[in-house]
Amino acid sequence: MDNEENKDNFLEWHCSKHEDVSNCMEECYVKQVLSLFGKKYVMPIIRALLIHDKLRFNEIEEKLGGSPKTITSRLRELEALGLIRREVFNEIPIRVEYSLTKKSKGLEDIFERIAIWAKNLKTVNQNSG
Amino acid sequence: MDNEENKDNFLEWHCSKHEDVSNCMEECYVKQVLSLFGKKYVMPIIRALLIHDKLRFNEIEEKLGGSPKTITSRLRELEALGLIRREVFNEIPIRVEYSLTKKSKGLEDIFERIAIWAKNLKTVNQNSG
DNA sequence: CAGTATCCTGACAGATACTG
DNA sequence: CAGTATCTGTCAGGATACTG
Repeated sequence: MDNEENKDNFLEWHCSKHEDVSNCMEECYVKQVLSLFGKKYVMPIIRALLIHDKLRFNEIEEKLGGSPKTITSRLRELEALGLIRREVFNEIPIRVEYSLTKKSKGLEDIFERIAIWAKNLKTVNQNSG
Repeated sequence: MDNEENKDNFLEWHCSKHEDVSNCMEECYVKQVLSLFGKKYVMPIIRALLIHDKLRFNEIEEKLGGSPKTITSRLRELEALGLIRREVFNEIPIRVEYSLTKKSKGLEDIFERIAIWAKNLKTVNQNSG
């Protein structure tokens, strides 16, 4: 009934306009964002940059332990979304520094909420399991 | 300095206790949750169940268009986290109904925030790109 | 130093056939 | 109907060597 309509309203977060989910999966921002954040190294990169403000490629690679290809890939994806900034210094040897942009600020709040929710989830599961 | 310490406090969402991120990646709830939500069909399943309250395996499969193996896998993962309930009715032919549990309620808020954030992100990128 | 190029492996998802 | 079993293809990611 209009119960269904109400639900569609708060379903802003996932392609509220179409019931056709296959279509939905291609373009949903939320899914794209979650997909990226679920990828290996993305959250650790963000976290490391929150802690250290600026990090060089080398430092990130060492902290996270991944192969350069994967780290580069993640950094490019985050840069493409405008979440991190890449600064190149023409020195010898070359220096590149990564840092978070203003856009990433909203993430702290989101991640914190997820953390709280996830912790409750774990706790409840342990108690009732 | 203690600037660093302050940061560690609000970094609750990602293994605030260890600087060793490689270790972190194994056990971080937040990453696990994001990882799951980024997987194919997970968000569409949650969305479909938010809209329809109860759905049978068949219905989910048809709406999402995936192979039974993948859908089953996702449903099991969500069930293991306690996010969805699986009810079996011993009829012939057998009937199984899936629905969201109370635990998944917190997700609406989280997803909505992500949606808002993601939309702003897109908008800003379009304007400045 | 900050990556790129290359090769390789394993996990994931699709398609299909089959079962209680 | 609600899955499981199997086989296959794709692709993310690891390891390594190399370059501006």
